Amino acid sequence: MDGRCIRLSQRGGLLHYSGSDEPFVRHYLALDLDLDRLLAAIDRDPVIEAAIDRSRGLRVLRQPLFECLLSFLCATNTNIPAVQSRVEAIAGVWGEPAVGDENVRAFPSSTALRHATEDDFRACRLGYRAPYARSAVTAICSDPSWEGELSAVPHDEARARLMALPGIGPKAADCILLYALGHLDAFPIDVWIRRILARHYLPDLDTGTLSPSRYEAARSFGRDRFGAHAGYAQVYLFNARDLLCRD
DNA sequence: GTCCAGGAGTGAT
DNA sequence: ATCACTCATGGA
Repeated sequence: MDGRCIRLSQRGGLLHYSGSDEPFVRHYLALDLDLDRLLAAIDRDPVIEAAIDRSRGLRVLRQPLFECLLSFLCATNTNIPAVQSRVEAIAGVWGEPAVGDENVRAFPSSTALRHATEDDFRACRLGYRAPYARSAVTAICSDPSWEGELSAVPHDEARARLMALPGIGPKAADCILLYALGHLDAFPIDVWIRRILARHYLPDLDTGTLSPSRYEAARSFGRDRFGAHAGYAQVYLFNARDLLCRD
């Protein structure tokens, strides 16, 4: 993170870290948030309660914007190990060796990717997403104030700007709002959340393709039910997907 | 070989 | 506005 390799471990109630300073670790892990209070606020029914019991202590990281954006651009219609492999491939080619461990490479800035070609991204196994990555990088590089404005603008405006990028649809935009822009009321609908909502809250969601309007309905259900920190509810539900989706 | 994975773009109705 | 189809890739 931040060009540095940071190591974290937890023993008992103590968090140990090296490679960074305490303010940074506190910020990245969002340790300033009163998690108990937040979880009490989203704990509104037995389903979310079971999810909270499963993962109490889980926090939403404050991820760097560009890294988060490219990661979710790599995450469409695929699985998490494949996303990780793509992100690491990108870092391996264009990232600087991390301070603290030269064997690890930091995720590159948009500027560092300025000359990466479509074929370069294909070589990182992005497949059909390669042209999207290429033109998203171009769009961001061509507007130096893009990142700053995105962080300053309100939720809906930021969402619209994200979705204007090729390869970023409603789901990826909602993930970026939640993980990088601090909009904790964002509620991304992926295949697993859809399944969980269908099973426990919205039976209608079960069948058919998830059209834009059905996506919107699912998203606003989540935000209405769980409130200002619905994104945390989403993360806890996702993390309990094995528990909540089995027959 | 088939199916699925933290979806999104395109083109025809 | 709402389908139907397609898009690489890897693991089960």
